[in-house]
Amino acid sequence: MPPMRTRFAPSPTGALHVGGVRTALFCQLMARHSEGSFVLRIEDTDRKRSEERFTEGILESMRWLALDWDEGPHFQSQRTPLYRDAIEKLVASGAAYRCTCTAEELQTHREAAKAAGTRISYSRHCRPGVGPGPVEGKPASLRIAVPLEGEVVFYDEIKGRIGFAVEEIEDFVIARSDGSPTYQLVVAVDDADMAITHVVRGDDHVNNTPKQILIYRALGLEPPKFAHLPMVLGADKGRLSKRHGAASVLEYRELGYYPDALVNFLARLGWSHGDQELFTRAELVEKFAIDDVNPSAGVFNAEKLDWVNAQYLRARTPEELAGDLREFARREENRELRGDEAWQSRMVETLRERASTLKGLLDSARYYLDEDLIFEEAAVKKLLVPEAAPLLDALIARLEALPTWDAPGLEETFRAVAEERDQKLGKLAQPVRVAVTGGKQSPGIFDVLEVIGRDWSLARLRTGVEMCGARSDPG
RNA sequence: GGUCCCAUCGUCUAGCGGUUAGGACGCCGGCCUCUCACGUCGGUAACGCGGGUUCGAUUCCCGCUGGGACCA
Repeated sequence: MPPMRTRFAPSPTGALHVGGVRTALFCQLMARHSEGSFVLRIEDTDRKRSEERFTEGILESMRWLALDWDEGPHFQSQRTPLYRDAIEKLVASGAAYRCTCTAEELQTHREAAKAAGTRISYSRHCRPGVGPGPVEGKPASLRIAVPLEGEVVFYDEIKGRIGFAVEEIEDFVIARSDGSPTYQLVVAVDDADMAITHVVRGDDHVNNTPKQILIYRALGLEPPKFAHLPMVLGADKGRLSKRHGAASVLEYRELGYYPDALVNFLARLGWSHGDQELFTRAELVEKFAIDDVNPSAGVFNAEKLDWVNAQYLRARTPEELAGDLREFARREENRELRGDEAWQSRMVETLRERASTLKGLLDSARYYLDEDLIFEEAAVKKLLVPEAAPLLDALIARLEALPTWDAPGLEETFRAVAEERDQKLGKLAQPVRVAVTGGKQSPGIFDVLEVIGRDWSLARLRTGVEMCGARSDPG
């Protein structure tokens, strides 16, 4: 068996979205699994809608996700001679014929066909031996002479047998009257030229497949195998759009998702391997098989993506995670984190269990990184009450005398103060938490205090005491 | 409207004629506990409908219904 060759062929008319990423991923996995090649081709034939910035965005997205390609990117806009040759060949062999029907004439034919109940919308007016033929001297488009009877059948790697009665396929255009090739022609010629063995693409191309097979045949070539991936749907089972989250996968980078996590999540959307949920890249390559892909469309479940990302995030060591966070803060928020790497690692260690993305992690680190606190009103109202003041005062006195500032020592002090005052630990810990973090939830308070450090901690506790008093005296 | 595709918990899925229909996310509850989270234990929840085929259908076949894609 010759080595497998797959391709991903996006058109640069927009950003790469999650559906496209999944297609690219499956193409890459198939190729890698069989030690074949993964080709990247940019379908920029639509000059009006194609923009270079989209091409750059697509390449950037693929690099970010490590969807590395082995060949390309090839640009269709640079391959016109190839298409011209193919067109000439098709005309010479009689597989394609000139059509001089005008738009108005075509419209008339369509209406007539509709009235007659015929399914084909083009009358084959210009087809030799069928209609009156083309008008000489007029600009002509080129159409494929589709066989008049039979069926075009292919065996989809995911969906199985798919057949189209030839009556359903009109004599489609392969070159416009200005000589420019159409999508169907270009795709088939490129796939053939690049020796693609497996065309893996979205479901929305199923209807194009018989036409492309016809072109292959007309060119005397053996068609490749096809695999049509089901669509990725939004939460409302409609087409994925901005309302469902990101239009561009790069937005997931901005939100602090790991590329491997997004890839893992997308791999599991439509594909599975037993009960396994988490896969390394190597496992994906090893275990991926196109016939394990589910034929039905799948809904993009953002909550599950969060969970997957959280798994990846927690698998990082504190040191690695601190590095990830530094890089993220620099890239997305253009800022440097406070403190040295050891301190940052310690900080991140306290936060990692409750974050699912780097952005979430960074946002939750405010009370470590910024000197000014943002207080949650409800928390202040509930916990920084007059009764808490004496407890806090007692704690502050003890803490000031503490020789070393670390979590075990802090815990000992807290317990001692609570016991002295005959209070549960929570009665002390909760007001402290609000005073030093501004809110009711945080990592363990001793760790928080240790990371915040003596100076900021004591200052915040003193402010906290004042806040208790201020509330007791509304005047 | 035509053609094509699809159909198991809310979601992602396992299942490939005989299962108490399994796992994961989410959700709910217990435990842990200074709060939240993590962890852990438990719970909730599905074979769209109707015909066949078969001793037996979630599973195979045919309709229907419902989604979706493409073309018009």
